[in-house]
Amino acid sequence: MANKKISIKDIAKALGVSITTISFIINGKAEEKRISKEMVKKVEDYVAKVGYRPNHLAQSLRSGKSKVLVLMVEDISNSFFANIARLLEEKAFKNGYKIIYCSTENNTEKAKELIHTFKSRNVDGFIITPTAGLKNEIENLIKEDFAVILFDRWIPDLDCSHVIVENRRSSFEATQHLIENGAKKIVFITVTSDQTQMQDRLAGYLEAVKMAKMSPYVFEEPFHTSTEEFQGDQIKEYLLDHPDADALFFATNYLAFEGLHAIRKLELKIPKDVQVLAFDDHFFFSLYQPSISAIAQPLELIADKLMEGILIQLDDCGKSNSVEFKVELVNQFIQRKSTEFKV
Amino acid sequence: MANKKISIKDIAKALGVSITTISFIINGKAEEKRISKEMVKKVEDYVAKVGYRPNHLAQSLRSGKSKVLVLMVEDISNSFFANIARLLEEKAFKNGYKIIYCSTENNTEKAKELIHTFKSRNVDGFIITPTAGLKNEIENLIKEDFAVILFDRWIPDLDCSHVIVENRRSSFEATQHLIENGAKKIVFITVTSDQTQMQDRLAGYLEAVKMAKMSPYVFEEPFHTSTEEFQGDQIKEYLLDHPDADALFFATNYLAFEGLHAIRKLELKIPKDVQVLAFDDHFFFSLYQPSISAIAQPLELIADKLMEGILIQLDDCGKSNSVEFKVELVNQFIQRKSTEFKV
DNA sequence: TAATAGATTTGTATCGTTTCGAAAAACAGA
DNA sequence: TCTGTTTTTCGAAACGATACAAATCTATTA
Repeated sequence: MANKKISIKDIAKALGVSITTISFIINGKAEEKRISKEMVKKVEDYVAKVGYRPNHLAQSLRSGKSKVLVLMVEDISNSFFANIARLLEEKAFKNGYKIIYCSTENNTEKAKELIHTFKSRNVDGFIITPTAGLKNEIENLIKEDFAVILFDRWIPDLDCSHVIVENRRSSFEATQHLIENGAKKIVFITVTSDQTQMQDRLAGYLEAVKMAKMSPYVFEEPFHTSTEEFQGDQIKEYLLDHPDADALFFATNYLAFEGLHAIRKLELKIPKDVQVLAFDDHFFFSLYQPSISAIAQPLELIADKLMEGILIQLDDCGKSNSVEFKVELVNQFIQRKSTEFKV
Repeated sequence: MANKKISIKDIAKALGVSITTISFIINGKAEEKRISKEMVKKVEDYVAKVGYRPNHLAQSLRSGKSKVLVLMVEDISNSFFANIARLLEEKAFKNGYKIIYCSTENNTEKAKELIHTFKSRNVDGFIITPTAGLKNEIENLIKEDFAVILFDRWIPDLDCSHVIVENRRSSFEATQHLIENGAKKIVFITVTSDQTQMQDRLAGYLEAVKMAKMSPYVFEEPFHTSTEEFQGDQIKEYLLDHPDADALFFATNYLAFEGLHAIRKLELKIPKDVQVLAFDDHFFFSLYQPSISAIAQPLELIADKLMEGILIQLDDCGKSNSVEFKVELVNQFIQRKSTEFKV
């Protein structure tokens, strides 16, 4: 039953024409190659009739280009990444690219393995949220002329295109906002990580606190991603040890979710007992009661810039090394009830 | 700089050995083909030294198999799908498959286009949340011996493997739960859609209401997905028209988010004024105050079964038609504060 | 020593395209 | 009719791998 897929060769045979001619016509080179009108019509009609579709695999093998990009994120089920993924996919599609995605789970070994796998599938480019351990692999990718662009974080000492946001600045300003609202003891809650975005967010906080001559309080959870259970027990313990903390600044939204659990268990009132603020907005924050202030990253813009940056490399094939595409985007601070001014 | 990728041919030349021999060794057929120990060692050493990796594209072209599966979901940024995606990707990876994903946005035309695109890339299988309009395309896929499995919903009159959940039953039981709690006027809130899962959820509700000799109240919003703004104004209007509604049953979680917005604007108390219940659990529901009861789909199991079902087809290549893999999984009802018994 | 069996290794077609260089056909002008 | 252009079409070699059939080599035996 399965009507075998027809190839260009079948068409050639059926029409008694050479393969080359068919190929030219299909690829719109009829003009250029001066193929006669009748021939073009004959072939086009037949192609339409049998519904021929070229085999992309073979094309890729021949051309060395696959029109496939890989999106390697930390965790595709995290809403930030899932949203970026959706936006990217849409934009990629418009430019004739497909996207393969995968989650690294911040596991350098897994990420390396993935990179190798995709290299051998001749993907054209990589969009990556890297871990520090990936430096060599990424350097190699660049050397081998793959298009590469990093986002969310980047790798120090590695000259590579990237799209990030103003983590430090936003964090600094948000902290100041808490201070202006009268916070005396602000705790910055983060996870153990050498990722640049986390470092920068911390740095912004520290800077603001120092400038206000306050003491910094940083609580660092062991590294984990958003997929695990949100019980917030560690944060709860920390808060019990620091009952005078009057503001919590979460380095990322999933930490905030844990924190809200903790706050609820301790029956603290927001913002009366503690102000709450988080990096990475989430629809959840506008619905929670009270609503939670957050620093929103410009998702659409991030996706736009990523696509722009990688297309530059893909288009001028080969000379990618010469291109510097390093973008740092502005975030938006969204004030909600959780950081309302205390009288 | 870009050290050209080396091919099997380069190795053969460098070692003065035939291509075939190299291929045998690389593919672990050395034993079977009685290649001498020394030869094997020589080749393996060289392969390791130069870090040769076979070109999957070429392999696929030759074998007709690409070890790539496509996951076509309604919207990858929806947490339900994003979670399934992550789980699937992981399982696929373990079985040597990669996953390409894409969002159909419930747009039949876009979906058709995607299917064609992927066909010509020789993907091995499709995992799809279909729209009704996709019937022909899917029939063709099956005829052409692609592995195909549907999930979340299925297509009536189409004999195709699928993994779904007991929508009707869970909906029925959840409605009964509301009734037992004393609800007198339960509104079922859904979106316009001919998708089977939505129909079944509605059917379960209607059945329970009828059995209790109550009147059904169904509010149907125009179709939309979770990515849009959650303002819930339409639901708010409906509730204003039906001030005596004392329980809301949302057909899916993003509708519940809209509903919660509406409820907040109307300053209704949950569960005192209205009980709230939703299909599709979300971490949000356990954190919201009060926490929201929900019907949780078994994500991990769904992903497991999908993988199992598609592997069956992939493994016995060709005879896929003969296999019947239709699974209906049990959901878990999670009772929380939003449907606590009223005295 | 030649024949034979078994152990190793190799040549070549193939998957479906693209593309280069060349061939064939058509048309002029002489 | 012949030569020279211009049009049009084609053959064959890649791309990188696999798999069939066949060739080569090494012992062993008659």
